[in-house]
Parts: sequence; structure tokens; C-alpha cells
Amino acid sequence: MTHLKHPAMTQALREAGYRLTQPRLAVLQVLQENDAGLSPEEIYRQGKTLCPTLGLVTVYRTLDLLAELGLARRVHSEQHCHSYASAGADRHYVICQACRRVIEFPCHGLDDLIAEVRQRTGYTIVGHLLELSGLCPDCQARQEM
Amino acid sequence: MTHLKHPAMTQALREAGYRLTQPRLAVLQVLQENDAGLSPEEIYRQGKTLCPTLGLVTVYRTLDLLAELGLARRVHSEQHCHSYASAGADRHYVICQACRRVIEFPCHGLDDLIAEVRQRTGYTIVGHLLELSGLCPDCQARQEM
DNA sequence: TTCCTTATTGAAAAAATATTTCAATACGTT
DNA sequence: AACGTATTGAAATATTTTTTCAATAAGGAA
Ligand SMILES: [Mn+2]
Ligand SMILES: [Mn+2]
Ligand SMILES: [Zn+2]
Ligand SMILES: [Zn+2]
Repeated sequence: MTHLKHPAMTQALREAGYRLTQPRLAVLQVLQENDAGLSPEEIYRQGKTLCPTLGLVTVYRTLDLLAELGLARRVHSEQHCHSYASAGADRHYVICQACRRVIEFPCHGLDDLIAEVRQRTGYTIVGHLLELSGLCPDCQARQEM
Repeated sequence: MTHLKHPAMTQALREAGYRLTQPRLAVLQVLQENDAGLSPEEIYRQGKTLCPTLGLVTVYRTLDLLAELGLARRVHSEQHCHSYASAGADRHYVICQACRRVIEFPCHGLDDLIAEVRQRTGYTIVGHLLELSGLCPDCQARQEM
């Protein structure tokens, strides 16, 4: 529990005027230790090992809070819809269909496409989510056996 | 009820060996009449006007079925996660943050980006989901008043 | 440090969503 | 029209999420 890998995140919480509580730190840490999307239930399970008194309600509340602050984001996919992962501002990631491991990537070359869509549809575009899905190297290897 | 706008879809159902029942036709029609993502509950509500005996359970079952056949797809967004829309094979759409209207667009110029990600991460990429979000023309106008 | 104020918590209850079961029904075939 | 069976809706069950509220603990003041 004691110290998190990314103190930047805890500071962001503090600076936004929120208290740095044990339950919140636990949730934050769980998110940091997993790059796959985790369901609230799973975050709760892992979080309890860090903060035994942690309640599931608080997990939900904390995820809402972190998402609002941009410290966590929802991971969407056809299978698991409501899972969360630690996050910066980006919303571009590859997700492994087998083990659900998530890797973010910088998103270049989308600007042209966005401009085209804006023109074609008349929508103003203020954000986007690009999810690629496939198989991570490990799962590719495992599949070849 | 009687005839759907896109008989192609009903044929796809038949050809896959499924019966063309009133409840299924109702769900299909509701999806076709809305370009926004609809929740199962909302599909149920609208569907009942077409097939009064329709049950919510059947809506769930039918959505599963249609999604499997590629005739419907889940629409993901930060706000409403589990909604469905009529669909072809594509998974590229703009969604209006205000009225939730969805427009699909053809996706060009993603190939380079995907190749880059494949190289950088080692993932094999088999599919993708690109969701742009913003404001539709109507909602832009409404906002300027 | 101790004391205070109040944001935050967890348990419990309630609400909202989703799934399973099963007898009745309607679809498609003969 | 008659049949066999996939499909249905109601009810029960399970799962997920939200609300409420008294107890607690975080952070600032003394
Ligand atoms: Mn989703
Ligand atoms: Mn594409
Ligand atoms: Zn994998
Ligand atoms: Zn709109």
C-alpha cells in the first residue's frame, strides 16, 4: 500500500481537492499494476489485499471519480464492456482477445480521416476512441503449440 | 410490422436457419428505424408497438443472435455502454454526444497506423473499433441559440 | 500532538440489468 | 390441416449498480 508507483496520480487527486484515502489509493494501485481492463468486481477483489476494509461501493465511486479526473478510463470491447484501466489522456489501445492485455499506442494519421468525416457528416469531432483487437505476442505463441 | 425496409437482413436470418418470427422482426425493424444506439429496454418499448406480445427476454436473446450474425452491433461510449444499432460489417461511427445519433462512415487511412502498431507492439490485429464523438449538425445549431 | 469539521466510507437495502427455466405457442414443413 | 420443434413470455433467479445513512478517518487548526 504505502507508496504507489506513480505519485503523479495521487497528486492529481489531492490537487483536485480530494482526500487521499486508503481505499482510493488501493484502487489506484490496482489499476496501475494491471494493463488489462479490470471489472469493478475484480478491482475490488485485488484491492482488498491492499486495503482489507475496502467496499465494493467505494470501488464504483472511486472509478467514477478517477474517470472524471482522467486518471482512469473505461475499456470497451465486445466481450467485456464495463472494465477500467489506468489512463492518461489518450484513448488508443490494442487489446488482446485472449488474455485481454491492453497496450496503448500514440495515434498518428487519424487527422485526415477525422477531417473527412467532419466534412462528410457535418459533425464536429471533439474526441475519439480507437480500439484495435487481436492477439498479443504471448498468446500468439501459446496458440501455435 | 408487415414489411421491413431491408429484406436483406431478414433473409440473412432465414438463411442461417432461424425462424422469421414476429418478435424478431419487431426488434429488427426497431433497429432499422433508429440510427442511434438503443438500449435493450428502449428496443423493448418500441418493439412492443410492433409486436404487442414481445417480451424483454426475447429482446435480449434476439440482440445476441443478431450480433452473432453481424446484423446488429453494440455501440460503445462513455455514457451508454450497452446499446445496440443495426449494422453491417463496419465498426466506424460518429456519435453525437447530445442526442446520441450515430452515423457510420467508411474507414480509410487506418492501414498505416495499424501496421505501425503491429510492428511496435507485436500484436496481430484482426479487428478494430473507431468511435468518433462530437456534435451532430442539429445539436450544434441548437447549442448556438 | 490533539481536537475539530466534514468528506468519505462500508453495510444494508433498493433499484436496475441480465440470465435461466419451463410450459405454452407459433413457425415452417409435410 | 396436422405435426415436430424452435421459439416465446412469465416467473424466478442471478448479477450488477445505486442510494441511504450512521460510523469513520483524513486533513487543517489549535
Ligand atoms: Mn462498452
Ligand atoms: Mn476500417
Ligand atoms: Zn494475450
Ligand atoms: Zn445531436
